[in-house]
Amino acid sequence: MPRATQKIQPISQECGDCPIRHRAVCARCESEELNLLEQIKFYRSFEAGQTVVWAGDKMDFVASVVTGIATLSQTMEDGRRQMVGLLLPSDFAGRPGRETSAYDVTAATDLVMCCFRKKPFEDLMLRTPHIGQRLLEMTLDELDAAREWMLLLGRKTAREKIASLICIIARRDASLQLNASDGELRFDLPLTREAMSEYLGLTLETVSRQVSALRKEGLIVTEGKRQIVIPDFDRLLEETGDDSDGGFLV
Amino acid sequence: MPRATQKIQPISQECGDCPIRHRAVCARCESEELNLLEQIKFYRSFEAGQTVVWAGDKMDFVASVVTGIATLSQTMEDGRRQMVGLLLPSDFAGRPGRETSAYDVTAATDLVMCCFRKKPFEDLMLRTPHIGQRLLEMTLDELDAAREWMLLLGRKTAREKIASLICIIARRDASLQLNASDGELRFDLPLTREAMSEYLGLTLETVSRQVSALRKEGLIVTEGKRQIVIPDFDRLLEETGDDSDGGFLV
DNA sequence: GAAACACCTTGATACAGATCAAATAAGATG
DNA sequence: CATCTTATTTGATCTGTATCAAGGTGTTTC
Repeated sequence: MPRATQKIQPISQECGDCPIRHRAVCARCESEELNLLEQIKFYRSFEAGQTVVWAGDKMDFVASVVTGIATLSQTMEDGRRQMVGLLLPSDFAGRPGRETSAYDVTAATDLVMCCFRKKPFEDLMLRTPHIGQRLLEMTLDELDAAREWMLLLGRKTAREKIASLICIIARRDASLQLNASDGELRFDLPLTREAMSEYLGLTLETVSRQVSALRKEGLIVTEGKRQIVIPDFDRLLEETGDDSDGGFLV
Repeated sequence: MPRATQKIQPISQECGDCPIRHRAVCARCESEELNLLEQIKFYRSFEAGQTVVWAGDKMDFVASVVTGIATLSQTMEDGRRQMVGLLLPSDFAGRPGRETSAYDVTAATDLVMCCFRKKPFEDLMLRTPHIGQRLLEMTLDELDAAREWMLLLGRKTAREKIASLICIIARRDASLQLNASDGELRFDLPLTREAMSEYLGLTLETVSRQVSALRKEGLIVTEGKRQIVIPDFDRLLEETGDDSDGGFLV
C-alpha cells in the first residue's frame, strides 16, 4: 500500500516554528511564543494510505501539514464515504477544545505533519490572542472553501466536478511552486481515482470516464499516471461551470 | 411575495446586546464591551422572500439573526442555485475583514437581524479577545455543520436528504422552544419546497415526492402546509442514513 | 523476467432523480 | 364569495451516473 508521490523532504527549521507562520508570516510571532511553540511541537510522518486518526478516536494534538497531502473523510454505516477536507502543506488540522477527531484523517501521499500537543497549545492561544485571530482567519477561509465545495457537490455535473478539481489543485500547486509559465501548467495530481471520487461525490468509474473524456478533447494531457499538463488553463476553467474567475476551494 | 410564517416579535433588550451572547452567555461580556456594542448596533427587518444582500455587493456590517430564518446561497451563471448556509435565531452572518458578501443572503421567513457596523466591530474584536475567541468557536461549529452537509450532498439519497433536513430543523427547533414532549415533535417547517430543494441539491419536484412518500408511510404527519408532526423521532432518524445519534447540521 | 498486486480504463445495463407538463390546493385580493 | 396568484402535488418520460463485470497497465517482489 505504500506509494510515494512526493519524496519526504528533510525537515527544516522553516517549518513548524509557528503554526500561523505557514500561510502568512506574522511579525509579532517571532519572540517568546516561538520558543513556547518549539517546546510543544513534534513531527510525525506517515506513508501514503496510512490513517492518521480515525473518526471518534482521541486526538490530543493539533497539527499543520509540512509536506504531502492529508484528507478528512466521513463514513456512513454502510460504507459510503465523503471527503470533507483536503489539507495541503500549511493547512491546519484539529480543533482546539475538542477531545476526539470528528473525521478520519488519512495520508493521501507520504505526509509529514508538525504537531502541537493540544493542552499547551490552547494555553498559548489564551495568552497570545493573535494566534487565535490567525486561526479564525484560516477557519473562515476553510468555511468559504467548504461552501464552494457544497456548490460543487450539490449542483455540478460529473464533468464540471472533474474540471473543477483539476483547476483547484493546479491553482494551489501554482501558488506554492512558481512554475506558472506561459499559460501551460504542469503538475502532479496527488490523488488516486478513488480519492478523487470521494472528494467529488462520484464513483471511481465515473471519475475515470470523465478524465478520459477531457483528455480526448485535449483539455488536459496526462503524462505517466499522475503527471498532468493543462495546455490552456482558461479553456479548462470554462468547463467548471464557475463564472470566469471565482472558485478557489481548498 | 410576502409570506409570513412567524410573526415578527417586538424587539426586546435581550436580543443583540452582545453578538456572542446569543448562543452562550459570556460573563466577561457584561461591562464596557456591552456598551460599546450598543453604540454600533442597529436592527433591520425583512419580509419573507426579500434579499438582504446579493453576492458581490458591499456589506459593511456583520449581523446575527434575532427572529426568523436567513439563507446563504450561491448561484451559477446558468441559474443553478445551492444553499450553503441556513441561519436560525442566534446565528451569525458576515465575515470580519471582508468588504463584500460572498453569497446571496435571503430572508426565508420574515426576519429581524441585529447588525453591527463592520469597522467598529473589528476594532472591538481587537480590543476584546474573547469576542474573537467566541467567534472562532462559532465558525468552527459552522465548519462542522458544513462538512456534515457535504456528506449529505455528496452521498445521501433523496429520501435520506429529506429525512435529514426534517430532523435537523426539528432538533434546532426543539432546542429553542421546549416542546420536546413525549416523543412526538410538532413544529413549523419554515422553508418552501424550493428552498428545501436548494438546501438539498435536489429539484423541487423530487422534494415534494419524497415528502409525500414519508407522509404516506406515517413517518411524518403534515397539518396545513407548513406544520409538521413527527410521531416517532427515532424512527425518522433511521431514514437519515446517519449512525444512531450523530448528524446535527446547522 | 515472471508473478502478484494495485490502480486504472472501458463496456453493458439499471435506476434514481431530472425534466417537461398538467392538475390541484391554499392563501391572498377585491 | 369569486377570482387570482403562488405553492404544491402528481404523472410520464428521459438521462446522467451508478452498478456490475472484464480487461489493461504499470510497479513491486522474488
